[in-house]
Amino acid sequence: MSTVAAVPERPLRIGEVARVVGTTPRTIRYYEEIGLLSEAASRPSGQHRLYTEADVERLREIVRLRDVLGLTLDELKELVEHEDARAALRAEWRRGAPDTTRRRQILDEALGHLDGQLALVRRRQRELERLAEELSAKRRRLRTRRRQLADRKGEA
Amino acid sequence: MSTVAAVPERPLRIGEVARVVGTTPRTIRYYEEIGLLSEAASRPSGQHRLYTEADVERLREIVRLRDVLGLTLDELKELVEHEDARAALRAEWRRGAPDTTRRRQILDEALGHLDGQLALVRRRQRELERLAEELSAKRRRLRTRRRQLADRKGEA
DNA sequence: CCGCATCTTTACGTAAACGTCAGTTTAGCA
DNA sequence: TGCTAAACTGACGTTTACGTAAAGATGCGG
Repeated sequence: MSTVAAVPERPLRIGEVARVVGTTPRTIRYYEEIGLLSEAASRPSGQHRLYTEADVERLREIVRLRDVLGLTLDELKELVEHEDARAALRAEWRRGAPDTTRRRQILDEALGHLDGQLALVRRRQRELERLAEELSAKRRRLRTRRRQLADRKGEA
Repeated sequence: MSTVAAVPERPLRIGEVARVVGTTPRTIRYYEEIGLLSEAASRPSGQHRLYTEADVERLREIVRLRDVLGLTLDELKELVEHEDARAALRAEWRRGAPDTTRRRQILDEALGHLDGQLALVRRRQRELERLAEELSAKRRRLRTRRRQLADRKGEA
C-alpha cells in the first residue's frame, strides 16, 4: 500500500524487460512491429529501446490477457487501441477541461469498454466453472468406488 | 434427468458431427490424422466415417478443453491417451475382476489424472479471478468519478 | 580508447492448426 | 439405375506468432 518513493524509475532495456515479464526480446519487438506497443517509437532509429515502468506494466497486462483469456494479438490490438482512445480522452480532459456533458460522455464510453472486458472474463469464468463441476463430479464417483473397495477389504 | 430411452442412436456422418459441435469436417479429419480421434479407424478406407453419440461427446469435450483451457493439440493428445489407458483398465476390470490391491491401484491412478486436470482448471480460475477483480476496481473508480460529476451538475 | 555484452535491422525459417483445391467415390433416393 | 449431395484421399497453401542467423552498431566498465 506504500509506494516507497525512493526508486528513481530507471528505464530498462529490452532484455531486462523480457526477463521480468517472462518473454523474449524478439516477442517485444514483434509486438511493436504489429502496433501493439507503439510507445518506444520516439527513439532515433538505430538506438536501443528504453522502457519505463509503465511500459513494463502494460506489456505484462498484454501477456496476461493473451495467456489467461487466450486472446489473439489482433484482438489485443483492438483492445489496446480502445485503451489508447481512452487515454487520449483523458488527456483532452486534463488540458481543456471540457463541459460537463462531454465529461459524462467520455466516462460512459470508458465504462462501456470496461464492461465489455468484464463480460468476456465472466463468460470464461462460467465456462471454467462448468468444467470444474463436471470434473469434480467424476472425481466424487471415483472416490466413492474406492471407499467401497476399502470397506470390502475390511470385511475380508 | 430422464433419458427418454427412445432415440435409437443413429450414427452421424462427418458433416453433421461438425455442425453439432461447431467445427468443420477438415478439423475432425485432422484430429483423427494426428491421433486425437482414433475411433473411426475400424472403417474400410474409402468409406464414409460414422460417429456414435459417444464419439460426438468426446469431440465436444476436446473442443471445450481446447477453447476454454487453451490446451494445445499435443497436450490434448496426451490427456486423451491417459483417458484411453483408463478405459483399458476399466475393461480389464470388468473382464478379469482383478484382485483388490490392483483395483485400488487402478482407481488411484485415475484419481491422479483427474486431480491433475482439476489443478489446471483451478489455476486458470484463480488467474481469471484476479483479472476480474482488477477490472472491477477500475470500474468502481470510474463510477465514483461519474457520480461526482452528476452531483456537481445538480449544484449548478 | 577498447573490449564485451547487449542491442540494432533485415530477412529468411518454422511449428501449429487448419483451409482449400482437385479428382474420385459413396450413399440415399426418385 | 442414374443424379446429386456429401464424403474420400492426397497435396499444397495460409495464417499466426514468433525463432534464428547474419552483419553491424551501441554503451558502459576498466
